[in-house]
Amino acid sequence: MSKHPISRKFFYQGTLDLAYNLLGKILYKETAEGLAAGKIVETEAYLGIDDRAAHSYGNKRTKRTEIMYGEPGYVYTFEMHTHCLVNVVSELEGQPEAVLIRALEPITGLELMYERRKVQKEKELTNGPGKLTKALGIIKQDYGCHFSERPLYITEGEILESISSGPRIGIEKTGEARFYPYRFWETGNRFVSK
DNA sequence: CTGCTGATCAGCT
DNA sequence: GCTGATCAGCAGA
Repeated sequence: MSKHPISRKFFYQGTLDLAYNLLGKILYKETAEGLAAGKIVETEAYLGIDDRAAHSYGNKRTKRTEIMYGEPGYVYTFEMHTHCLVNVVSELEGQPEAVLIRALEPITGLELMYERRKVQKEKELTNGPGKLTKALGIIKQDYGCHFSERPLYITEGEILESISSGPRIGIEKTGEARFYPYRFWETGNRFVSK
């Protein structure tokens, strides 16, 4: 298990493959307060212009989705309901697809996470997309960074024994898209959001 | 400028 | 399981 960021080459694979292969990797965030990191245990794929649940559905190119059209591996953050969510841009330039990181298993900087989250239970630290960003100190200003460079980066992690898949969460109003099995998680991991 | 819509969370029942 | 918080981004005028 190396501690330096993963190669940029890693991100050049299909969105569904990337969502699957990100599981087990370690996500790091360096801030002035210290280092925090967790193993990725849950992801969701958003497949661009034909996926009604994606921000880029219908080829909607705006200031917010612009980053999704770029090279893979860039950080796409956005805010909703006062929470910040973090995505990994995937696919080649011109194809606006991304993978949402939904849950982590805390590994490094637990003390910092408890301080930021103000909760008692370890499970509550990172078992949701808005929770893990707060625990690691990921903010919308990380938009446009790259996951192979500090301060927000991914490293090799562990090989997982079993991975499950199923429908995505929180997109009930998007017609057929709500049924697509584009959510992946480590089978049985207690930090998975549902 | 105005109004609407969430890829969520916490707290209550 | 249900509801409200609370605001950026976008569409329409």
